[in-house]
Amino acid sequence: MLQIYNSLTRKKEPFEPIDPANVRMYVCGMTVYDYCHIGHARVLVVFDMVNRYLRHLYGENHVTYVRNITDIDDKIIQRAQESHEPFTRLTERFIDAMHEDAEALGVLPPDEEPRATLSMEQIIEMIQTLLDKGYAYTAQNGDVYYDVSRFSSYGKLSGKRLEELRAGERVAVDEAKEDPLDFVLWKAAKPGEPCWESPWGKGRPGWHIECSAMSTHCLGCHFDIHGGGLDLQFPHHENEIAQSEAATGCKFVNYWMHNGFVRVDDEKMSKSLGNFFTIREVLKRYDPEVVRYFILASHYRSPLNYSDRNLDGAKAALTTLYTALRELPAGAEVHEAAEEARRFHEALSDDFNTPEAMAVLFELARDINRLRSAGDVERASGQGALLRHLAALLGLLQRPPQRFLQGKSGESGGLSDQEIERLVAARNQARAEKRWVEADRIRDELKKEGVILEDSGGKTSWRRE
RNA sequence: GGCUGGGUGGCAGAGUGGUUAUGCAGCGGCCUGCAAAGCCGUGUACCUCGGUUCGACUCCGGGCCCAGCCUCCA
Repeated sequence: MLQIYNSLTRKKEPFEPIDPANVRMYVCGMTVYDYCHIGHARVLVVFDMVNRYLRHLYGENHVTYVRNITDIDDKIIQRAQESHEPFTRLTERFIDAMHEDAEALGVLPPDEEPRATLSMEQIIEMIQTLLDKGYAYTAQNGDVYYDVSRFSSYGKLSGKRLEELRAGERVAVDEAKEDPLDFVLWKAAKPGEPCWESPWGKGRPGWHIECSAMSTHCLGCHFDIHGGGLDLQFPHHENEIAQSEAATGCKFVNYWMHNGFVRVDDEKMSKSLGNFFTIREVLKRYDPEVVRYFILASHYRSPLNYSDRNLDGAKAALTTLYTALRELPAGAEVHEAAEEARRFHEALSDDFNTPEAMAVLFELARDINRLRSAGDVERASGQGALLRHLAALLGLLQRPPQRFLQGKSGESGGLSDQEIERLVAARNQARAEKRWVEADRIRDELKKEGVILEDSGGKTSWRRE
């Protein structure tokens, strides 16, 4: 039985889908005004893993995964003005970049990827409903605000009480608001800003309303899982609950999931702090699968500390796994009932405990190596098939081992595969003639070029460092 | 100030009321022409002070420290 830590109740709960034939999950995606950083990579990868596991449990066609794109907001407008281009050109560029990054990280596309600018009808409709029901008001300046005092359970998700929030208020209060905690649903357009027609004049949606409108439109007023980064818990998700439940009159989400932050030097990585690494920057130095491994090697709710040292560790670990899979005959049958499979699923079922699941993968790798040494290639292959089968749920170990171990040909301007093969052949000739000095000279030469040789079982294999 | 979450071996990172996480690095051994890879073995690890208990790193309470949210942020 899958257990999920629910941010709303602050405890692990058994996961019971509303409709097992259609498990529904919505995740807050990117605001596309810049390249994605490693924090975004974490959301993409973590919920991709959740998506994969739900599909494993409920069936490929019985899960609907929606991840939105926020393609209109203040920062987008500001950036577009700075670069003197239409905001849509800016957002298209970064949406393409995001899709490239996601694909590189092995993130499966969501079933639906709604965009704010393409959901105006639903957004305006929801705001109108909130006005009609008395949960919102129009201000003098043409903005429409949500009246927080009308929603009695406001603060439930983030564990805050209205009085505390008011006491802690430390932001210049927009004078148009009746209460500092009220938040904007519709922003009246200033001259020159992108805008849409609405019953309240030209303007654009506030940040929170789009997710309420898009999620309920795609998944219905009540769905199973809503996810996102921990920083969205308040106020974004709190406001989503207030908007959605007030508008639809039904419970919004059963399970709230929040992934922890990525840190650099023990400080949160964020755009506002400027201490972020973009995915594409990191991918210039590390294989995407190494980045994915690094992300899943920590539990999704824990902090994840970004450093070269940790990425190097991830690379070494992944190398160990792929090395175990090297040269195993393919096509062996997977024994789903194996003890390792049971423990692997037990780990993932416990609030997606990927580190513990990964420990099982290493035990399989060791078993493969033992069996191979013992000459039992058949059983080794079986364990290899199981290893790949289980790792697939994490989106790992799906490439031919050689492709991971040997890297891309000509990468970073080193020796080509052909040149390496030629040197290996020359060395093996020398070895056959017991010219050890020459053989070792070639091996050292390759080592300098970042190529490691391994002689075993009468064969020499090589890999790039 | 209010509210969350956390402090595990050299590093990373799970977990458990009493018995090996796992990975990386280190050390010893096997294998190897020598290496590498692999295998076997190996490390006074659980912030602090009390309490509960036959027994706590694991439960409870105080303290210290760290991070996050309370403002845009995945």
